[in-house]
Amino acid sequence: MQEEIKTLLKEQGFTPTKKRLAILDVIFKIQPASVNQIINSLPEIDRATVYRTIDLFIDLNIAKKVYTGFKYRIELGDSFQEHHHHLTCLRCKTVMDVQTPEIEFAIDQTTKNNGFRPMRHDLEIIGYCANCS
Amino acid sequence: MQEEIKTLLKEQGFTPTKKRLAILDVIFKIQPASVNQIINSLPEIDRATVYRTIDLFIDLNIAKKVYTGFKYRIELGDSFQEHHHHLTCLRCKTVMDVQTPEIEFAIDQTTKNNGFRPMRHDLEIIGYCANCS
DNA sequence: TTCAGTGCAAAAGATTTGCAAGCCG
DNA sequence: CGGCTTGCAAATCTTTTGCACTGAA
Repeated sequence: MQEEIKTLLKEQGFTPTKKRLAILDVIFKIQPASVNQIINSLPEIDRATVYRTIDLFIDLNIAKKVYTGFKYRIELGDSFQEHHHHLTCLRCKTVMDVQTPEIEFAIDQTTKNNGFRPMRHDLEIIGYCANCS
Repeated sequence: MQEEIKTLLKEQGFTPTKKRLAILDVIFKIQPASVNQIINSLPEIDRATVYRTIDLFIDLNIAKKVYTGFKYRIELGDSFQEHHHHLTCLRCKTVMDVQTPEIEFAIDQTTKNNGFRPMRHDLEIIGYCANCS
């Protein structure tokens, strides 16, 4: 996947620098990752660079913003991992990924009914996980 | 609805002041409203008060935060308007409300399958509306 | 009168920007 | 070499806080 993204960057005229790949790596490992988590994981990289890199990744659909709870986080885009949604536990703060064909289908229906052409969507479900219930 | 919320505030030990009701009014009129829209609509109210009031409304489930596009906005909570989701147009920026029983049902199934007890959820669909497609 | 509510100014936090210096092809 | 990348510091923007003053019951 690193290779894939390196190629993508080059194709689009950007350099796959070490820092960019390091940031990618952190996102991959702790996704969904808050900007601060990324910044703190990479003290040798300036925050401005982190922000600029995140913006670049989002522009190129390498990553996207999602809202778990009340702040946004970054995770890989749909091209680089299965499309999924999140169940966030209010108590233990765990974020569980779920694949949900039924929901995808229902969303499709809804947009069709409204003549809307969906480009992306984000669903966040907040509550209590099995352990904390 | 104003009356209902006045009563709710009193019951919870808060005062339904003019400023709070003015803020409520703005939210009602331009929901989903960004914090800045609210602040700019009410130049006579200090921003700190606006923030504090929004927090209060959210605590009491009078309002909630939603994420249309890349920043959050405020709208009335489910007790004070039909539960719905948003179709946000990338081009004209219009936010259309949609009621979606199929989606609600599918979300219910998904959470059940995972032993998850949902408290709330937020779905945002981004794309192009019928006019802009 | 009394305490919640508010304004004000400052602090804290998050994000962006301009510019000079560094790095990669 | 030449231009994309990055660091640094400052500027902006957003949100929070302490404290004194105001207003409603």
